[in-house]
Amino acid sequence: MCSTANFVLPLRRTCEAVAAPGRLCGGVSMTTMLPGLRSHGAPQDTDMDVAWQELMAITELQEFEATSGGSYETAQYQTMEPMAPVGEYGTASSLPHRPPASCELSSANIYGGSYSEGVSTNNKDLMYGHTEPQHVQKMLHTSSHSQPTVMALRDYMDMSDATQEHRRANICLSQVVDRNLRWTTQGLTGKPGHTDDIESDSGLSLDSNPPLASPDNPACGALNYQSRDISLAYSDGEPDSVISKTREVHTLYPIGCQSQTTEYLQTGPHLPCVSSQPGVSHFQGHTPRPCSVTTQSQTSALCNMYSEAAMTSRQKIPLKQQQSISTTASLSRDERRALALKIPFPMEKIVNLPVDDFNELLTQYTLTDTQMALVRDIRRRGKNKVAAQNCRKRKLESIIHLERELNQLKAQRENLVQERLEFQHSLTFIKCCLADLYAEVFTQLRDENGQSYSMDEHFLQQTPDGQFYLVPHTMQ
DNA sequence: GCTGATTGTCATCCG
DNA sequence: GCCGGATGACAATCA
Repeated sequence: MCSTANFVLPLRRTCEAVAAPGRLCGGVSMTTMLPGLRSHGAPQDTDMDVAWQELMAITELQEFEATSGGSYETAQYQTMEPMAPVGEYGTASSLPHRPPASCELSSANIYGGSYSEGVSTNNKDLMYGHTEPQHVQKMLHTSSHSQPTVMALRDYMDMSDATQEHRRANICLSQVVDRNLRWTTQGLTGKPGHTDDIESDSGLSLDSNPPLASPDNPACGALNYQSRDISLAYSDGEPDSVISKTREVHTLYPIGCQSQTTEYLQTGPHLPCVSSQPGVSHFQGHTPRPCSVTTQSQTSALCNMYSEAAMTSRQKIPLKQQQSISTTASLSRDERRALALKIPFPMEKIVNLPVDDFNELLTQYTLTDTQMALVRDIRRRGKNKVAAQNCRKRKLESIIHLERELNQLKAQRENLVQERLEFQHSLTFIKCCLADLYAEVFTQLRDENGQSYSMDEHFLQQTPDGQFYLVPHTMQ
């Protein structure tokens, strides 16, 4: 098409015809096939250079326009073209009065985000009527009111985001710490104020056949409990009277005996708690199995260990809470079962030992089927309890992490939206400048008769080799 | 009494 | 096939 244009319209001219030789941007020359073409814009050579630079970039900008989806800018640009008829710019004498005001700004200004400060609204008004200045004013309004400056706004966003995120991170961190602390504390002392699940009716082991212990279950009789105490220790379906009785029993636990009970569950082989207290004489008369015989000194040591641990943990708890714990803290269901069945090793080992060590431990004692089933249930439940805690901890951390990521993405999105807005403003302004330059180019071009070319009849087209041609619209 | 949070437990899947 | 970890679901408990 360009060749056709050249043929139809021999308007090839070099850049000298429009501007100083060799001063076109990027070395791209403007050519016409019209020998008589002459330039009337010698004093504006610099401006023309800039103009051609802008023209050279217009194709890239149009690509931006095509991809930015900004129909708004497109409409602006399209409506601008008829606003610059040849009649307005056709005389060279008009040039001094109408310097491309928008193009008086350097590109640094254009892209610096502060271009609007250099725009002469009145000048624009004269040039383009009311539409463009309104747009420019609108841009100014937007950027001066809702966003003091883009950079300031971005700084503010960054700072506020950082502050909020920092605050949120602190909150999340404190939550995690608090929760972990609670886990740890509960791991030590059990849930504060949480009465033991004596009333729980879901404690039957799947593998506990026959039922572990019950006043009605003579299978446990071999363990030589007092049936009343067994009923206290086993809570499955027990009536309220029994529950209250159980609580009373726990309340009546002396420290020494309680410690011994817990010690039995946590640190060492069980020794029946010999006490004159009612309800704690579970193992009175019980003949210890040979494998679980413990000396009196060992018992004393175990009790002392528990007492120290209890004192250590209780020193950190307010007195009122200590009283609550002292009245409500009791053994877990499995602990009570282990106590009732006289499992000869602590729950800690049942749960935490590796499978090999655990099996080795089992071989060291002669356990009944019921005891074995309970031990395995305790191990399974204990491990699952820890797993559930870990699972919940991970889930919580995952939620916190996702929240943090979400906040970051929101901030990033805000930044991108702001940058896009900024870019659109810049693009609109550049298009205004280019429209000015485009029109000005036409004012500079003259045919052999000294007549200017009409923008209504011609348009500039650039070939891949950088040559510009005046092409009649009829050739489009 | 209702509700949300917490915790333990079970069932199930998977390595 | 067993074991243990992970996890959803459910129930109990508490504030």
